Amino acid sequence: MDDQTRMMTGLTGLGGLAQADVGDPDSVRKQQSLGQPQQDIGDILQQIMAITDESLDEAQARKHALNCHRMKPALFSVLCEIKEKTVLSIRGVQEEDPPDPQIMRLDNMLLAEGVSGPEKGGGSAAAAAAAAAAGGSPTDSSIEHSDYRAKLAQIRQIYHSELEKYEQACSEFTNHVMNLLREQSRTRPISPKEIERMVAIIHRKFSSIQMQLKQSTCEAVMILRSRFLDARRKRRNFNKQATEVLNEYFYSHLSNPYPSEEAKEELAKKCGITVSQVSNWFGNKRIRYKKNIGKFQEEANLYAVKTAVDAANVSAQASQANSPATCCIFL
DNA sequence: TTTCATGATTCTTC
DNA sequence: GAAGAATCATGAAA
Repeated sequence: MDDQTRMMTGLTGLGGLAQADVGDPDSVRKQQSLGQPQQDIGDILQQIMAITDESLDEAQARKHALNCHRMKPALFSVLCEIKEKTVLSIRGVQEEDPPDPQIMRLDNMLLAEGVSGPEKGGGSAAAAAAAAAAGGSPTDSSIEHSDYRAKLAQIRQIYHSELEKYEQACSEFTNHVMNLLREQSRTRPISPKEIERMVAIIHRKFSSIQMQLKQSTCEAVMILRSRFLDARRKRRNFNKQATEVLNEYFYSHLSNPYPSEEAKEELAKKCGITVSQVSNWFGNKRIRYKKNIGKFQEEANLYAVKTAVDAANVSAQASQANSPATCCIFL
């Protein structure tokens, strides 16, 4: 018997009986029907029992002997090659997936909201914009703004801490599996490529967990955002002075109540509101005035009188300033 | 609780 | 993109 044959005998075990034969009752029946003595089965069973009776040291020694056999590398590579051609070639095509669009969407959203990636003004910018649109008093806006930022920061912190945990767990598990496979690769045909595939499988499993984390984080951000943005609908009446300023402008420009951008900015500054609020106010006012001129007539008269009185006061002050007595004071 | 006033939003038109 | 129109949502008065 040459080395290779001995090696094969050692690998298959049971003194030349293939494992398939042992596990296959049909095969046993076939052998019996062919007239082989009952004694053979008894011998086989005895050999199996003898293997289980082997001490650990004996088994280790036998394993070591097999590992050191000069034909082992050649046989090993052949087995790897066969395995590669059969199982792996079939699965290989499926495993090279393109990036999941769902993950990409989640990543983009988390990045835009400032949850993932470097900490930036993303969330706070959104909060600032919404707070400005809310048009409440500056104090209210800043409270809402800081509240939003604090909650977003909390979400961000939880997300990163969970992500770190997942990454650590993934790395530990991957290392563990790789070590196991490397260890096992001494006795069974496991190619480095197969180890890589196993690592990829583990990473995919962990990335699906990560996707769940990203999904729930996105949901949390959406809930926070909707709650915060809903605050915009909490209408607060402008203060009396602001309404007066806007009405004065409206009724004094009744023939053309369309303030320019500069005028809107000026009014916004005077009233302590935003330019878009000024636009909203004029939009609403024009419509409502047009729909019910009669109702607004009294108000229009009131502001007309007020404007006339103001104009008279200004003119009186001007004429007083130009009088000789006043001139004397400034001289 | 109801009603009205009013700021904001959304959709359409130009 | 601005304005008009309709509508929503909420504050405040009755």
